[in-house]
Amino acid sequence: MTRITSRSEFPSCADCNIRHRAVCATCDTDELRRLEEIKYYRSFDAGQQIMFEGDEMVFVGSVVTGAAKLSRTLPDGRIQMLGLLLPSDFIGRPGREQVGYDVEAIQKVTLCCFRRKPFETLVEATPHIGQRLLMMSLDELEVAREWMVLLGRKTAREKITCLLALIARRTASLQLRPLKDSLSFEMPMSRETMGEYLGLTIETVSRQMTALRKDGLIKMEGSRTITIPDLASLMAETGDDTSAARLS
Amino acid sequence: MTRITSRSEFPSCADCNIRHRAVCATCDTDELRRLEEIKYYRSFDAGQQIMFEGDEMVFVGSVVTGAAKLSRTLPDGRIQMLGLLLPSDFIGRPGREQVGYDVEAIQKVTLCCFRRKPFETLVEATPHIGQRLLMMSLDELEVAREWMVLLGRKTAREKITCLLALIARRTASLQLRPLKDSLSFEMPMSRETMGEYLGLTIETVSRQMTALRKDGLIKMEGSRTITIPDLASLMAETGDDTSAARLS
DNA sequence: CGTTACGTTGACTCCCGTCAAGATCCGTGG
DNA sequence: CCACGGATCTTGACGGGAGTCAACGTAACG
Repeated sequence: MTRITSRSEFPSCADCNIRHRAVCATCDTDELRRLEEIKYYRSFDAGQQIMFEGDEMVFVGSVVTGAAKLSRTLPDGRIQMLGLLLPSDFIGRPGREQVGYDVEAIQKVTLCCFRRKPFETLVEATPHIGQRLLMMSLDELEVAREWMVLLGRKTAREKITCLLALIARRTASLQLRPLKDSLSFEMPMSRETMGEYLGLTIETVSRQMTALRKDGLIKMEGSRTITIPDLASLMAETGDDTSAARLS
Repeated sequence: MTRITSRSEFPSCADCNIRHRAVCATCDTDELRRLEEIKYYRSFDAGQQIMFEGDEMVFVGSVVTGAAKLSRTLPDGRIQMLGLLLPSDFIGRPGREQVGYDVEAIQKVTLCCFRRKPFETLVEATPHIGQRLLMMSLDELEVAREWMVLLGRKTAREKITCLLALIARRTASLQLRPLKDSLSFEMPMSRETMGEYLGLTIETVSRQMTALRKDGLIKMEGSRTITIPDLASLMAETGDDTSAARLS
């Protein structure tokens, strides 16, 4: 269940694991103090809805731990995922009354929340936050456009390998491990969620995973634990330019 | 050809047709003066490339008149359009050395340009520009995500009707005409560009246009002049929720 | 006119979606 | 401990929507 947690369970901003990447990254001591005054933490279990499209946007905030997804549902039920939110990512749009899409936890997630109104006031008063928000929005825009290429032009196999490479790289970077040779990771989402992300059906996702396994590009233990023996070979199937330039 | 035009051919910022919508919309007189000092105009003919992916980003700027497109090309030549730039839209990302995608004029276009470095300095010094840029980026992000739904989940027919409805509404709003009954407009792009935008081949675009014509949802004179006898009927084919809420 | 770019149409193919049946995993309770 | 049920995942058979390849129309322009 949702719970509003006392501040003391969590580290102070100075010790926060997302301190150097989140919306507060470029805040000075004073700005951080003012943010700290209005922040509060909330947790959501996997599968719990965090915000509903069309609802009033009561709070905004950062993902501290866990993972969530943004998605939109068409009237006939088709679902398209629009974003994957991992630690340090920001939820909500200051300056907008209503939520633009559904937000749902796909793993147990902890958020560092700010009520929207006080946060908006703070953004206007402290340029550092606005500037950081601008940079993060521009990053999100680049991610969204990269994803548009995938959705509009890539084959099912390319889509799957892109997603696997994305998760693999992100996991490796979180663990500060080298991007080479065999790397293993836990897929943070179900086959269905993968399909929602990639614009595919669950059956196609499953078939492509099987095909990649048979081709030796991935190994699986259970359905979530993936091993990539050779990342370069996998990335050769993404349809992207894999020359060193575009590694994030 | 590209030409760098003397300032005098163009209106001063105070008289500019995009004054109230572009990145300068919320600038005060002093800020506007500083922008005016570093601005210059450039024009590009239809089909001319404005920026190339990977090139150094020499300038940023606003579309004053005409239309341009953002796109990315995969190594094997597949093209996905990522954005349609119309008057008041901003080109370029401050804080980034290189251009992230190709920018090409699809009609004769006039830009109000700023060299990137001085503009970045100005953004840091004048909060109004940064704030405006943030709002515009968030708008772009919403458009991109809306487009992700289209690319990932919609059928060819839905894609086409979405695009037609988009252009129709935008044209009507520019002309300040009511959004009802029969409305006519000029398609600002070729069938090929439509396909690049929608993640379709040119043949599929053409076939769907023919189908819509045979179904009486659109009329055509030549291939670019479109008449929509009843916008509501067309929008019923977009797959979207057409309850009054989501009209922009 | 001829040339060239752009658009339309047809025949055919194939990738991915749909429908359906199993398989696997896992928590619960008898 | 095993049976049961539900959720998740896999696999198969089949069909359709959109891509591919190719030919033909049409418009613009010298």
